[in-house]
Amino acid sequence: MPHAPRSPRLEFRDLDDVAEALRREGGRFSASRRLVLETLFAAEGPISAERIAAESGGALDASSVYRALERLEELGAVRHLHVAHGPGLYALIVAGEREYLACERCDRVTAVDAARLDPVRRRILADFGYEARFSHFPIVGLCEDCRRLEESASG
Amino acid sequence: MPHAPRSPRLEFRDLDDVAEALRREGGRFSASRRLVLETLFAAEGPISAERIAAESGGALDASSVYRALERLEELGAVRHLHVAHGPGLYALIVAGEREYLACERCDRVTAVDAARLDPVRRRILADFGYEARFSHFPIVGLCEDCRRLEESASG
DNA sequence: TTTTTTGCAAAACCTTTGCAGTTGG
DNA sequence: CCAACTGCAAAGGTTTTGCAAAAAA
Repeated sequence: MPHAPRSPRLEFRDLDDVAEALRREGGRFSASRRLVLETLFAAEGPISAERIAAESGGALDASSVYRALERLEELGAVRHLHVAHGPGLYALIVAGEREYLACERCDRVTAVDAARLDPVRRRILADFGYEARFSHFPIVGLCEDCRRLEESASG
Repeated sequence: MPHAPRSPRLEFRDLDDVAEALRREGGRFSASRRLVLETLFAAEGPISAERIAAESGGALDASSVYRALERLEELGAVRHLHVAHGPGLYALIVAGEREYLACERCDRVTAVDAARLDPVRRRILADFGYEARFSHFPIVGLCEDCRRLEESASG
């Protein structure tokens, strides 16, 4: 289950912002955490813990990355989602609620503002009684490109 | 990625139906496969390989169950889906295309005819260009019961 | 008898955990 | 200095794989 941040908060703008929040809660802004955060700030989209460790050139052990990410998730600075069979993918919470769509052919992950999925959510709620959340487990299917390829290839 | 059945086919009605198809393709209707199938026919909903093995009272090794399920999936008699962090869940393909919704609080899995999700699918296609499939990775959220509990508790 | 299938053990993959040593404040 | 954090190694849960023995056709 996704970790809920301890208290609702606005997004973090930069490293210092996170550092401060970390210290305010009795945590430490260690070199490791700085590295993890820098990698996340630099990333294009959600990335795996393994990749963060690799990006550090051996400076970080995977277990430390997982622990750092866990802490940052509690802080409300990071979230993770699960795509298909691969490892979990982590991302900074940059601007408001995000939800995701993932292509099961090319592994592309598309992030969208949660509000844009409200019509979908309403339909699901009305028809099935479920309140859908696509932030931790994305909508899975074929992205536009892969769908076109499929169509032109086989039907 | 989901295994596509070798050839499009109608559903299987009973064990003999599957047995015949299995033999037609040079396979064997072994005692193990019979057991796996009986368990699936008896199951209420999608179940894990581990559970199938357990249900056999030690007659089946988990690895054999996985191999049997893989074969049955190629045949088009079985499919599997992934729910949250748990093990994969396997189900007979009984009557037409099925897609799923899963509750992330109580782990309930709701199966519905794929056609009932077409409005949702259309909306997603129109808004995001994705052709969504909920057969292998379900819609995740709060089921009706859990949503009510949530509402009466904290909101 | 021939080919497929099985059980067992081992490995792979992602993630968590225990512990002793290190570091941040 | 002391609590928080880290690396390492080991273990956890799920699934896959190699191989020799067993079973189906």
